[in-house]
Amino acid sequence: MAIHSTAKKRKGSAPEKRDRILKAAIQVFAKNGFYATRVSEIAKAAGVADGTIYLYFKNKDDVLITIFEEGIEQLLTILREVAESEDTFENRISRIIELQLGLLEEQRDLAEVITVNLRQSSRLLKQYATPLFMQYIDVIAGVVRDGQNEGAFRKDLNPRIVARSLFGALDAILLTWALGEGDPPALRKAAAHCASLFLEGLRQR
Amino acid sequence: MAIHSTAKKRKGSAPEKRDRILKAAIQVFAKNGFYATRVSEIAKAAGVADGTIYLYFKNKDDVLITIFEEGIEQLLTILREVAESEDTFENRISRIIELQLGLLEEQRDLAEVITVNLRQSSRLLKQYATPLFMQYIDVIAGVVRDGQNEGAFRKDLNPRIVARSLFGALDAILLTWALGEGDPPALRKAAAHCASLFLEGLRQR
Amino acid sequence: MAIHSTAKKRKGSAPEKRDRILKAAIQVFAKNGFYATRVSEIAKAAGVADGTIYLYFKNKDDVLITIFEEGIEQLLTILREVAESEDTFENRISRIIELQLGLLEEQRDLAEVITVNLRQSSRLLKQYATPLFMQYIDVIAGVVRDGQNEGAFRKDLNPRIVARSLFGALDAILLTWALGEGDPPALRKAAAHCASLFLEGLRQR
Amino acid sequence: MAIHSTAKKRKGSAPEKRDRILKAAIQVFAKNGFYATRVSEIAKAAGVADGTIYLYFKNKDDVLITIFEEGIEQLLTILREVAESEDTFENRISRIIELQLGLLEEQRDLAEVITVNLRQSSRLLKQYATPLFMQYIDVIAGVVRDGQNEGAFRKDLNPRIVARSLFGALDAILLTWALGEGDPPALRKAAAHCASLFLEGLRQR
DNA sequence: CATGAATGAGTATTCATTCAT
DNA sequence: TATGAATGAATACTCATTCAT
Repeated sequence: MAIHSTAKKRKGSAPEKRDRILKAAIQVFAKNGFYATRVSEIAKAAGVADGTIYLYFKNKDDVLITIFEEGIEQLLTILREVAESEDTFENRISRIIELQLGLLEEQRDLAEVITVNLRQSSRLLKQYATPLFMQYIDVIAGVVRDGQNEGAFRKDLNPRIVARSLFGALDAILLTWALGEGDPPALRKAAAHCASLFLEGLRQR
Repeated sequence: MAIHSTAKKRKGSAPEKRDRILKAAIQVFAKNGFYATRVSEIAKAAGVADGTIYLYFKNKDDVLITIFEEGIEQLLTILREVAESEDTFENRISRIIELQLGLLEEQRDLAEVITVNLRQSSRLLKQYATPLFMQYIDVIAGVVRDGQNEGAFRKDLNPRIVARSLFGALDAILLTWALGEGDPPALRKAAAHCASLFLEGLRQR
Repeated sequence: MAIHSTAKKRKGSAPEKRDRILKAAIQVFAKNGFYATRVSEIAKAAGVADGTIYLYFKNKDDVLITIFEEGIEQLLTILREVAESEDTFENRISRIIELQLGLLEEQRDLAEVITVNLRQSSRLLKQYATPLFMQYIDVIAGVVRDGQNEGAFRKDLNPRIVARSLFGALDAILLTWALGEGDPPALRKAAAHCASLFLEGLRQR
Repeated sequence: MAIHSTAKKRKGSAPEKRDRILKAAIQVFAKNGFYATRVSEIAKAAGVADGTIYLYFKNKDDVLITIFEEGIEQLLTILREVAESEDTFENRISRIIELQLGLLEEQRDLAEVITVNLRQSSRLLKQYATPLFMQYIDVIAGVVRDGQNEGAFRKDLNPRIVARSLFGALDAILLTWALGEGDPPALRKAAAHCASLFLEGLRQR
């Protein structure tokens, strides 16, 4: 029925294959870790031949780097929207927390890959991950700083230290959650407690 | 007293060699990560032959596991002393923060190995390390719980979520510090801000 | 005659494409050697798709074999003309030398492919190429033999050994020339010295 | 009975293993060519594990390079002795011919590897082989030059062109011999004819 | 206890070849 | 005919582990 169905199929197949590989890689990396994952496992999970992966990625490292970049990019985009919204600063922080945990709740494997592999020691990976990580911290720090300037938050705390602390706290919560049974309600509750803890800690009195 | 000092030396040499291997392993694991570290590198750094490592450890995994066990044990011992001291709860938390950052400042490599490698290691290793990690969290959570029971901290926060958050925050601060220039005063300032943030967030009003 | 020039073009395009592939292959084989040459490189140099090569040749080996066959055939044709000319035997030898070096000077890459790849190729290929090589030697040997029979050359030398020696000498001269700066006058001078050496060595006294 | 037999065995085993690998490599390279030879084949032929090869050589290329270097070194040493002997110049040339062919007659595979692979296109190999090849040519050219200066050889031929021609002639003879059935008497006869051809060609009249 | 030479299982990556379009 | 995306077999090399000394 569709007139250009074949053309569509053709044009769509390449990116579609790239995506299948990335999705498969996220799953397998999350399950076995980067080093323990064989390229052939990714290929099998993606339903492509081993060699096909090398049509879309330079090598195994490149697959991981791409997951980082596109995953954090995705997080950053939403994060920026929240950070620049018209909401109160308290609500923005709460939404950042929920967002980060919530988004990842839907993408548990991506969370695992990003948090687990963020600290891989391969210098190459650190090179790629660190700047993106810093951008992430900076957006949160921006909300804190704005809140301080607007009188919502106490002014005696360094915004970037607060941001790092918040990020670390969420990271640890996610990690524990990922390592454990990981039921969504537990995560939601943890998010609420964490938000309350930080907001009380930040409040201007 | 012992006339034959050589005999004494001999008796002492075995554990001493084991220690040298562990110390060397901590260094190279911290620098290059577990997977990128060659057993021969550990041997070289320890000044022993490759094979010697297998006289003291079952295999490469076992070296990492031992570092975890003994490293966290060491941290736990000091942590418990603080946790069970007679100080105010606020001070105990502050001291825990300073302690953790302070101790790790002296043992940066151990910190790096424990936090970095816990995440990048294989499933098997992770399962092994997680309980030890949980013990650590539990000690901190104990202080929070006691503080709640004694009326020093607000009661509406789950102590383990607080503990995880605190641990994660400190971890992130350390990581950034380690990735950056890492001067001790900056770390000390970060510790103070972090302590203030959490204590205000925890305070019973 | 043909009204539809496009049809003509079409008919002519296939051989033309085959030639482009062969020419491209000669270039890249000469530059990088048979094994280090990728089929895709040949395709790119020829301006065709990878798969197109397989419409004209059975496989990569077949491309090399074809180059041998047609290249040596080409050399043989000219060589036979000289060998069977009415000139004196000395002049025929001289012309063979000039011809070989001269022809190759214009077709350096073909020379490189024939001499270099004959040696580095697999047993199978070698077996295939050797008889063609032998035909070449035989034509030269024929001139020597005829010269001996006619009393121009000494009779105590095996014509095929002389032919092989001459071929080898020219080959070595070309190789050195190709490895060095490779200016034509130097090659011409070398040809003259080589001719004089062999003709004096062959002369009937 | 030998007092130091074990020590001897220990010390002797490493070079002995290296030699076994080189000998095996010469055989397999000669039979299948460099590119078609698998490292595992060399290992199997040498009676060692695959990995052992990498204890003595950097990689597969390095094995070939070593064969070149040590093989030509061996030839050069003997060649220089002949070149600097007190014999007549004619005899020195004859002995050079016999020597080169004769030595290789005993080391057919080495001959095959050196002549077959001398022209491998790998730039790396060319780098290594060319200078050694030039040294070889230079020693022969030296004999020719001395012969010219002493009045034994005609002075109108460039010694290096003569040397290259002689080397090429011998190379071609060896190649044909190696490709064919290769019986020693045939080679000996070829050597005699070749010597006669070149000496007549060189003679001062 | 200590050594380090030897082992050989294990894997990322390449590239000739195919075939759906 | 022509294409070039996809395939997957094939292989050099690494490195944890062993064991004869």
